[in-house]
Amino acid sequence: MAALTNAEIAAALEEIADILDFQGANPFRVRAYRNAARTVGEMTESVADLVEKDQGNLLGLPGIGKDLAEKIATLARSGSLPLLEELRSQVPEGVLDLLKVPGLGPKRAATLYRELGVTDLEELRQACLEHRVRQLKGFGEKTEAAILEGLDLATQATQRMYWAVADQIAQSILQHMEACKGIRSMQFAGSYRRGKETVGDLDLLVVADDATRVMDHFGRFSGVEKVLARGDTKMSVRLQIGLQVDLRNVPEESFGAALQYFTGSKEHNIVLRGRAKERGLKVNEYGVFAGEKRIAGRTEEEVYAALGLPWIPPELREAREEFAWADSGILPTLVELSDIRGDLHVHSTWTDGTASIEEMARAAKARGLSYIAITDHSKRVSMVGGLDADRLRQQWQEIDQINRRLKGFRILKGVEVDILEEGGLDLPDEVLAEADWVVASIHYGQNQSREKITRRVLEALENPYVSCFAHPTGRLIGKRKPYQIDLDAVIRKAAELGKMLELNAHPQRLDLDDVACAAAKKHGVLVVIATDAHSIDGLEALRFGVLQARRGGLSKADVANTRSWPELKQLLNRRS
DNA sequence: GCCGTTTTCGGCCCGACTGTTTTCAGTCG
Repeated sequence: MAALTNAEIAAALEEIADILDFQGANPFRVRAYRNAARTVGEMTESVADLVEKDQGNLLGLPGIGKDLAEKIATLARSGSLPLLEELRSQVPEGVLDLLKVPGLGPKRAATLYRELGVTDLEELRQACLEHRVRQLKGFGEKTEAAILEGLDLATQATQRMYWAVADQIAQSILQHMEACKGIRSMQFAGSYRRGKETVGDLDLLVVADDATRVMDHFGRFSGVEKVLARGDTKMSVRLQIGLQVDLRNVPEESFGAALQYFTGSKEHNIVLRGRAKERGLKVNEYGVFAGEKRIAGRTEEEVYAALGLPWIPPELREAREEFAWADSGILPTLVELSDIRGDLHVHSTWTDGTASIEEMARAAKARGLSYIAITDHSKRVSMVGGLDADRLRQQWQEIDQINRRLKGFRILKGVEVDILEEGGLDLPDEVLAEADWVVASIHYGQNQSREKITRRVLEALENPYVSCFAHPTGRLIGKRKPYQIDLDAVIRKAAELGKMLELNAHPQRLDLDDVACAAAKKHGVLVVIATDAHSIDGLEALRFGVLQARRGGLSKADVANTRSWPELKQLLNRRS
C-alpha cells in the first residue's frame, strides 16, 4: 500500500482515540493519541518521508514517545496498524457516531450499546421513540428527549462556520447587548477571538451588576432559537443558523482570568495550568491563586505575569511554540492590518472581476493602500475569458493611462498566470518579463499525484519572472481538500530561489494556513497577504488574511506587502 | 501513552450545568 499522507495518519490516530474513548480506556492514553494526531496533522513535512529517512526523527516531536513513534512509522509505511484493526473489530461500525450526538459522551454511548444493543444513530432513535432509553440507570425522560433532539442536530452535521461569518454575528450580538444597561465590560472569547479560520460557537463574557437583566436581554436577541441552559452565571442559546452562543457573567476582579480561560485554546490552557502547578499556584476562570489567596485575575496581563509570562496574543494560543518563545523573550510582534501597504492579487472586469481597474484602484486607495497589482487570469482559464499576450498588453496600456491620473497610488501591471497541467506556464517568458508582478497558480489538474503536481509547481518557481505562488494548496475550507502537493518541498524551493508564497485572504481559502505560514517564516520565505478580490467588497478580505498570518506568528517583516512598492521591487530584483 | 533538577512511577486542568440523584456522574468547554 502506498505511504499515507499526514492527514491520513492523523485520522487513523484520531480513530484509535475515538474507539479507546468509547471503550472507557484511560483518558490520558486517549489524550496521548489525540495529541499525536494533532502533531502529525500540523506538520508541513511529510511524516512518511521522515520515516523513510530515519524513524528516530519522530521521537523529538511533541507528545510522541517510543511507542507512538513506532506506531506512526508502521502506519506511514504500511498504511495500516494492527492495533487499529483490532480495535475496529471490537466495535460495530456506526457505533462511534453516537459520540457525535450532543449530550452523549463515551460513558452513556457505551451504556446504550451494552444495555440496549444500539449500534447506530437510527437504532438510537428507535430506542428513544420506544422509551427504552429512559429505563436505563442514569437516564431519564429528559435525557431521552434531549438525545432525540440531539439526533436531529447530529444528522445535520454540526458545521463550523467561517470566521468572517461568525464575525458578522458576533458584531450584531455586541450591538444588541450594548442596549442593555449595567454592563461594565463585554468581550467575545473562544476560537473567534483567536482568529481561527472556522468558529464552532461564540463565547461572550460580561461584567454586569444584574445577571438576570443581562440574560433576559441576551435571550431577546433576534437570532435566538432556543435557550439551551441558564444558570446563575452562565446561559447558552442556539441561534436559528445553528450556532451556539454562551454568555457568562463574571466578577470584575476575575474578568481577565475568565477572558484568558475562555479564549483557550484548551491545549494552551492545559500547558498554562501545568506551569501554575509547578509554581505551587492554581489557575481557574476566577484568577490565579496561591492557596486561598487570589494574586491575579482582573486583566489577562496580570494572569500571565503571575505565571512569569508576557501577555501572549490570542492568535498564538495553540500550545505550539508560544511558550518557548515567551520563555526566551522572542514572542513576535505580530503583523497588523495597518502595516499592509498594497494588495498583490486583484481581478478586474478584464476577466472575472465585477469592477473596472480604476474602480478597484480607487477603492483600494480609499482603504489606505498605496498600490495594487491587477492580476487577471491567463488564457487557459477560458471560462472567464483569460487574457492572451495581446489582450494583456492592451490591459497594461490602460493601466499606464490610469496611473497617470492617479495621485499617490500605483497600479502594478500584473498577471495570474496558470501553471499548465503538463507543466510550463500559460504565457511566454517575454510577456511575463514585461510585467511588474507575476503570480503563478493552479486551476487545472488539481487532482494530480503528489509527484506530478509538486514537480509542476517547483518548475514554475524556477521561472525567473514568477514572483509569487498563489493559493499554494488550493484548499477551500470545509469544501475542497488541498492538492496532494509537497508543501515542504515548495517552501524549500521558494527559500532557495527567493520566491514568495501567497496567503490568500479569501475567508474560504486562507491558504497558506497558519501552520504553513509558520513553516514559511522558519525557512525565510516572505509571505504575501493578498485578497484575490473579484469585487470592491472583496478587498475587505485583507483583514482575514492578516488574522491568519498572525496565527502563523508572522511579523511585519515576514509579510512582503508591508513594504512600499519600490522597496518590494528592489527585493524582487535582488532575489532573482 | 507521555513525561521528568522535586518524580523513571505517578501524575496528567478545572469548574458549571443538567438530570438523576439523596450526594453525584456525565458532559461540555
